[in-house]
Amino acid sequence: MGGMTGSPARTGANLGGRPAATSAHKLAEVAQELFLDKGFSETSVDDIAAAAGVSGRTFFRYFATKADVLWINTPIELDRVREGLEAAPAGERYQDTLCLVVPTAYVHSPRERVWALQRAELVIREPAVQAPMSPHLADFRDVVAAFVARRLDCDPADMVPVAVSASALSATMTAHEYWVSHPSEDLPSLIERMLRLMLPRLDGV
Amino acid sequence: MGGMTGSPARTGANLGGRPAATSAHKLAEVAQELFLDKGFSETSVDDIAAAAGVSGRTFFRYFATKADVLWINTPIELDRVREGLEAAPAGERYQDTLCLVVPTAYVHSPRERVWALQRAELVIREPAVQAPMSPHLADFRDVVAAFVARRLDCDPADMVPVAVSASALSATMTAHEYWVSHPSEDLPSLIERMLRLMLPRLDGV
DNA sequence: CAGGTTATGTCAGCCACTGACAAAAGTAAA
DNA sequence: TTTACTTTTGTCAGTGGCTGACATAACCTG
Repeated sequence: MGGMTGSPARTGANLGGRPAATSAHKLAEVAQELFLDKGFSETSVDDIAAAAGVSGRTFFRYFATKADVLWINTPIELDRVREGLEAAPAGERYQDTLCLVVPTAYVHSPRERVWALQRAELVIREPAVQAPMSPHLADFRDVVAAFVARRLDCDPADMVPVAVSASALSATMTAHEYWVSHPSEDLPSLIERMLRLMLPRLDGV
Repeated sequence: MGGMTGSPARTGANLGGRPAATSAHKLAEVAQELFLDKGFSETSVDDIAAAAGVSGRTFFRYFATKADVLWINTPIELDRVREGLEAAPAGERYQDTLCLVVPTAYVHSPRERVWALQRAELVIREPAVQAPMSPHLADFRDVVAAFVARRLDCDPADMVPVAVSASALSATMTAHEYWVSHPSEDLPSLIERMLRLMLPRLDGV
């Protein structure tokens, strides 16, 4: 499962208690600015917290690690992928469905693009960014594996769904990496091309 | 491009200087024992250094990070893969070559098996282990991409070699992950099956 | 024995991250 | 308004990974 993203969780109705001085999104926004300005490793957690007007300890009540601030939106994006896969016509070839649905999660507005590009570079370069990413990658694979297992009427833990979901993930990440060295290209179409190349053809299996 | 693995590098002939009190392999061996005994995160770098009879600072003269001690042998194994790919008959289908050569890098003697299994679990669970792994993964992909580019007479940075090398890596890692939850299976054959499933068929591309 | 070389130990320090606890700032009931 | 309860925040001390600076130990050559 993903991070913790918002530990001080106001559970439903407001029944007293000190109001939160910040929020996960506020911290993520501030961090994003600092990262774009000074760089990831040059920005300390205390810098982020200070810029958000809270103490350093509070940051870790909202995010488990410094890098988790990069993935605050991914659960929502993944939900869109999941819904897209569930809504796809059952007759469609599974590869076509994936090639159609997965890239839609990575369409960015021009202003988002700058941030997405820097984040992709960080994923490649910074070990501290790669480490806490794996739960999100696992979530992605789980969604794809569940979709494939449904189509093939088998267990998601079988080799085929596992292989397909790993391929889909690898294609997506490889497309991102390719995008970093070719920033003028369109990321969603890069992802689609990588998926077409890398998704297993299940005819003879 | 891997780690540093042996910073105090005696460059050729011995022309004086204090003799090394330890070695990268000695540290790796001691660390391996401690990891198997107490666990990775429960073992501090100072523990390893103390068990090897050196100071904690010295450890970091041999390894850039605590986890790098796990990958001390991978450059050699990768060399074997590279040589195997170079020696393969040119007429063979590229997928057959990869399915034949890659798994050979992961045949373990019974005693190595225990260690390899624990290391595979660490790769899945411990973020601190995943982080410094990426240079090694990049090396692996470079070797495969170079091989494919040679076969297809194109640039290793083109989409096809990039996609194939990413698939080969993903298949290898997925096989390891599958192995962890099915330890009785044979790792090399798992890798081969995953490669057969995941390697792109380049007929129509 | 002197001079050059290489590795090591010590020390101070940064930063990510954590547990414990007290204090702040709200709300609801008395 | 006072009291009690709730939730978040700040402070503080501490661990552990990791680094730079510097002195010193140990070896070789002359």
